[in-house]
Amino acid sequence: MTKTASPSYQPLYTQIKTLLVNRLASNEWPPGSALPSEMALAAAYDVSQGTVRKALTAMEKEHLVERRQGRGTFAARHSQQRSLFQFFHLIGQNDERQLPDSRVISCASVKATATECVALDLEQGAAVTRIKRVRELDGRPVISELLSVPTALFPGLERRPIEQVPNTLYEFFQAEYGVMVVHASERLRAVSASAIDAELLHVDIGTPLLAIDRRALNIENRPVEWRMSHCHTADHYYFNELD
Amino acid sequence: MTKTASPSYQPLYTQIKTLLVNRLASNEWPPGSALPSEMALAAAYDVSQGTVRKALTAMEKEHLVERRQGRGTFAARHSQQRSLFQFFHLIGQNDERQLPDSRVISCASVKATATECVALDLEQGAAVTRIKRVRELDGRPVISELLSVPTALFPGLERRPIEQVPNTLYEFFQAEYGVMVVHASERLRAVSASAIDAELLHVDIGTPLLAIDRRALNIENRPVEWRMSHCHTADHYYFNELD
DNA sequence: GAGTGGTCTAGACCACCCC
DNA sequence: GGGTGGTCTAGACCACTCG
Repeated sequence: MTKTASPSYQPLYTQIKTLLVNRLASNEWPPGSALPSEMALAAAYDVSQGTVRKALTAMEKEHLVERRQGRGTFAARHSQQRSLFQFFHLIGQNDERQLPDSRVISCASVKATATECVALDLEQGAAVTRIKRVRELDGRPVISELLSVPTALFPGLERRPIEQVPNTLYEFFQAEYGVMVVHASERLRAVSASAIDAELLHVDIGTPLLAIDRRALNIENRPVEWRMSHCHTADHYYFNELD
Repeated sequence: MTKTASPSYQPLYTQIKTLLVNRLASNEWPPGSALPSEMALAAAYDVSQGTVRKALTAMEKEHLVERRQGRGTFAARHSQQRSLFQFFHLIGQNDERQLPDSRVISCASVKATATECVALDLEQGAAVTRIKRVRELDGRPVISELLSVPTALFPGLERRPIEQVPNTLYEFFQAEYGVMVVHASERLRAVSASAIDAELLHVDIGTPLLAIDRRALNIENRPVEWRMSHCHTADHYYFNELD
């Protein structure tokens, strides 16, 4: 590891971080497995332990690795906890976080619409697998959800019986297809319930619903999922911290 | 600065951070003024520069101070930029961030409702100053907003001509009243436009609107503002990053 | 050139986990 | 007891700002 000259200067620890992220992206350390210790990495890259530490600390903040004192550093893995805290922002009136149950209505591979091609960065005419489901909290339907993923990334998903498509999808994507969602951005709007929404959510047509348009990205910042959720916010709200 | 024994152990840098936050909260360093250099603080607390640095870095992430290489460390200040990026999440279809203009409709001190007392942590019967305004983007009304602050914290605010109540309120609160908003949490729902919303936003009664319920806190984590914004999301959306 | 924060290093010790 | 990450220190050098 040599230091770069001053033009386009990048600190050593960001260079180390880039190298480690690339190795993670190449699946050298599968989710849940241990990375080499700080000392070993420092020796391998011929930098000090502190420099490796700074790279790993930055990666931990991005949920790429998990570090535990006395145990080691591990490639991040999806879990219910993570789904709940990082990716699920709908909270009940009692201020308690709770993962919804899911009932899948359909799952099929179809030709992507223009909108899906843009959202998922696909060639025109590519195939997407589309899942429609309803999610329930406290036994009541609260979210009507339509999501699309590139069929090429999830081969055979469309042939699974819908009872076998599980609730926490990102865990499933990682475990079954090696696709790791690490980041997402959402756009929220208020819309009127359509006839379909109304039936699924047991509300009147025209009821205001919170529409969440989410694009999920993998470690290489490539879109791997696009979903639209319509949420009934009579008894729940979307929570966001500004800091 | 002595190290604490093992029960209820707190790292040195968090202890230093707490001390510095307390000094900031006491207004020892007014917004925009320079803190002592890292070396000076390290000498004063009898710790190493690295420990002070870790405390200051943590404070920077919380927007309590700003650090600039070659200049120094400065107590954080509100600005349009900060309002735009930290506190304003409504984005236009063109994906451009833009601060709305404001038109204040009313500003008066009244007895707090029960809801306001809870939101602002006030005694029953306390006074709040209530501001009603409409915010415009691209010349079109998009947000109908009702906000409340404890009158005790903002004396005389209710007697200002409404033309003198500026657009970016958090800058104003800091500059004129020494009240610094550092953090906020929001709850979002979809609601129907009331007759009042409909008139202010030039939409039909019943149009779905995005309702944002925000509590803003100061450095001591005490609530200093509560606001409810009703947003017309036909041409704009609320943006959120999940990471 | 003097002073500031930012990076990098090397070494010590602490807290934690597991054998 | 041995290994891991977490904290703390001390000193060197780099990048930036300003007089």
